[in-house]
Amino acid sequence: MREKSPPAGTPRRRRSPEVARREILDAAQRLLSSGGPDAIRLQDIARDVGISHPTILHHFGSRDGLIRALDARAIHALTGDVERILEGNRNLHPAELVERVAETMDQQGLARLIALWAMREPEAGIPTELDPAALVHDVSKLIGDRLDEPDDSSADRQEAISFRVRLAVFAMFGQALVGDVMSPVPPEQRDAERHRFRRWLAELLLERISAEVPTPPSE
Amino acid sequence: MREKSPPAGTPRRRRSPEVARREILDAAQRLLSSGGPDAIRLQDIARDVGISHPTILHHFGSRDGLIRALDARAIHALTGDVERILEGNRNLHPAELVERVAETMDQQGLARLIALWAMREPEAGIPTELDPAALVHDVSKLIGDRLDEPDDSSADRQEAISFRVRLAVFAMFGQALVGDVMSPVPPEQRDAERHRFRRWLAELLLERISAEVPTPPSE
DNA sequence: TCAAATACTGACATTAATGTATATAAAGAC
DNA sequence: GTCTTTATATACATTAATGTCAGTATTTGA
Repeated sequence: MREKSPPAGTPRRRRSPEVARREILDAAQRLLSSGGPDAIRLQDIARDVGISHPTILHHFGSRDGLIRALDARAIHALTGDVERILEGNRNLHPAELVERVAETMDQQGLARLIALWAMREPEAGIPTELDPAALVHDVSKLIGDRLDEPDDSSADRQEAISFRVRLAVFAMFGQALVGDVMSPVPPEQRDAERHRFRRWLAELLLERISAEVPTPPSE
Repeated sequence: MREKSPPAGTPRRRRSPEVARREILDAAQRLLSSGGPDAIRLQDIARDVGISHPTILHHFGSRDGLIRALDARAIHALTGDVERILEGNRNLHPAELVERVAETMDQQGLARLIALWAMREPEAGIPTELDPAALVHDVSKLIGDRLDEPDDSSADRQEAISFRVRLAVFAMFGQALVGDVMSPVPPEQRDAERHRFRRWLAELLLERISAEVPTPPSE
């Protein structure tokens, strides 16, 4: 059942560095998605790709380098995805946006990767080029621009929009990470339920968005 | 700066098994909260507690046993917390509930623990006695009971309530896990922002809850 | 066709963690 | 006090991962 390592005398396949890196990262990501957070083992990844583990070290320097590359790619994939979707279609209904981004996030295990990255990061150590916060900002701005009253750009209103965007992001992370263990429905209905939830969420987020009034501070 | 291991001749302290287990779990949880997912190292935990690492194995059998105990305690802490809050005060405003639960979740690192547990669990392996889904169900029921029209118990309506509860849960997980890296505000304002977000969320969840009409299925 | 560059391998070194064996000492029971 | 139990310690064994090295083979370009 398990893929054997190739019989000793198999001819080598020599990849371009780019392809090699991609295949290695893909395998690592797959393993991390199926197995838990400790599933990034050089031996296992190497077996999956069909190479020997020192080759991984050759391309990434160290296990740590591999993980950094994995994180960077995940974050770029997510932000890039969102930006591409937004750029490509400025009239996209937010429900579509939620659905597509959520799809990316849990299908390819991006949510796990990014959550693990956030756990490892000791707060200050965020490399400047990886900036998920900017994503929230961009999306908020785009949505703000698209609304009826472009002149109303009070801080309160901006925060209200930003909150909605972040709620969507949090919800997608939450669903991807703990959705299954929190689900009341049996496994075979999970997929349908996930989609229903997302549609419902999109509706909720749109409700009264242009009339949004932030809750009065009560402390 | 770092706590030295006690000079060789220090008199032993003999704890009751319960206390020993608790202190060990506390230390493990602290380490996991500050460090990343790989931060559960017997040596480190032992140093933190002030014991030698075989003592941990004595109490938990193996590293794996320790992790299982940690997960179980985290899940019980969360569900127990919610149940206690709900039982103690049936008139509690949902905003308070959100605030208190969220507090527990990120202060003690419960969100991380539970998310990691969910990642490790290979879908089917959920021990029956650990059932976060039941929590969602209970809370939904309680909230449903508390609403104005106790006779309306259609499936749609139940789902709508359950969705709201899950959205709250997802949002809390999301905020605890990736809230910092997604935050547009500088670190010193994070705390205030977290609270504003939660208040805003509670309001959003309450809005029109008794008039809730689920989105018409569109597929 | 030869040469240079380098992706790749196998065998090994190193390390850092978990786990084991045996001994010691603290606490409670008698 | 003495005995029993067992929480704890020290020293060591084991394992399983990462990392190193020296050599091999494949591709590219002259």
